[in-house]
Amino acid sequence: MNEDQNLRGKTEREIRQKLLQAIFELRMPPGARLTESVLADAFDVSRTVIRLVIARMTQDGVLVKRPNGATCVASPTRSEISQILRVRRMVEPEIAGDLARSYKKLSFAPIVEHLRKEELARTSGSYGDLVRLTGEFHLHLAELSGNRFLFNLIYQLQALVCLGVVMYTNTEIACPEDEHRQIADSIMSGDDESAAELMVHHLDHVEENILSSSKQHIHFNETLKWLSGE
Amino acid sequence: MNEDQNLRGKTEREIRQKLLQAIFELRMPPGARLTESVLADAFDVSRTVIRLVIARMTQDGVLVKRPNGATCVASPTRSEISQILRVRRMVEPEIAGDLARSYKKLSFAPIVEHLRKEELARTSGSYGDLVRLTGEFHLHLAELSGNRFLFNLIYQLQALVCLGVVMYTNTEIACPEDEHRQIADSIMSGDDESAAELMVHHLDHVEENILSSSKQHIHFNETLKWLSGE
DNA sequence: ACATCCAAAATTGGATGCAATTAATAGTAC
DNA sequence: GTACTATTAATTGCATCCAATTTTGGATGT
Repeated sequence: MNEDQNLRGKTEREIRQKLLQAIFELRMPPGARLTESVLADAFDVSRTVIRLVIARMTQDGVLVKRPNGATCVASPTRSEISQILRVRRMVEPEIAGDLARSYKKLSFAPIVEHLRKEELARTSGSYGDLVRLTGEFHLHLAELSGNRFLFNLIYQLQALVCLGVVMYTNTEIACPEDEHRQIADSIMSGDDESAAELMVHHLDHVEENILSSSKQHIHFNETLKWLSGE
Repeated sequence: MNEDQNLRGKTEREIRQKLLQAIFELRMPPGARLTESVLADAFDVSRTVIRLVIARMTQDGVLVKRPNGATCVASPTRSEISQILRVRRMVEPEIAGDLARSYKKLSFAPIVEHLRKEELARTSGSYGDLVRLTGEFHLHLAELSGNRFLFNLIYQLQALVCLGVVMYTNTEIACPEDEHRQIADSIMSGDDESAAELMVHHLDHVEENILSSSKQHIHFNETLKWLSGE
């Protein structure tokens, strides 16, 4: 596979985007070690900008820094995913309820457009896109709330949940049916209680899928040494 | 006072800590422009590490990057502080309630120790310390929850609220009386409903203080000059 | 006196080079 | 054949250097 055409991007933001996409598509799976040099080569920039990318994505939690300085793709445990979803259950049902309460003032065009794309990815079976899109649904809602701190929060947490999904769930089971559409319908019809409740159940389902699944994520040789030695 | 002794620190984490403290003490007030060079000089490191510090604190929201690339200390509007406190009201009452429900399994020694320090700073009138400490109280609670994502969330939001406090409130009014102690008492006695309710009221009071105050923040764009002369 | 435009200084963004730390490998002894 | 060690390769972290952009200051003309 030729990564040159696909990966090269100049600005720091583009590089982060592409790298995240590569991670969701499992071209750089959880636990994989990333060296600054190979990233600098892959994106055709100097190590300096790669260091900034790594610093940012480390703070986002998508990458982790080992005690010796090596950076790896994060491989969150099931327990950590639970912690994340616990936070999301604190805020997202309330977001959904609030949106439903002010549904008259909001423009839902981006949402319905998104649901269309999601459905398309689901039927066409492009898994990497589907994982990314199902995460982006929640981002759209956070954005609609008009609270940029909520958006940032959901952005960070959602990325790690996506990682958990690709690690622990078996392909299509990941994103249950059309729960997103039901939530959107409740919001757009102004039914705040239903919207909040559906959101709780949705997040519960995501957690169930991850916790109940027996799928074991495979770590690479290099990272295995780390885990056993430390 | 000689800032050399005070500011110089080698590791990136130390530098961030010192810079944050300097901001809370208004030596680098909201709106002040920070150039990489003067920071590099002040901390006696190269611009490279300063750039990492800036990148991280920018992501935390404590610093902001203007369209032209200049970095300034964030000067959040009252509206933004409201947004932040809205997020905190979504999670912190629930945290307090959860802690109260499992109060038997928790060790509250750090909390009581913290309350002591807070009281000390309040009576001794060291304002910079007080602002920092009142923020750290909430961090202690988040830490007790054992959920590192909650901790990160509160960490980011709390820093910006501290900025809002120093910008918009008149000194001592900032951190109402002994609300922290009341919250801690409820938690340590296992009264979850009271703990959650007190937390809501506490956050409401903080917001009221900021919104009702008529204090106008003055943007310093050339403060660094007389700061060096001090 | 005021506005405009051009030159010079400053500042950010990026690349390269160097030292220190860490991982890998080969070689040797048992 | 295995374990241990020493040498070598590789990677991170930091500092300096170069280019590109922005800001400042002043000169000029109206």
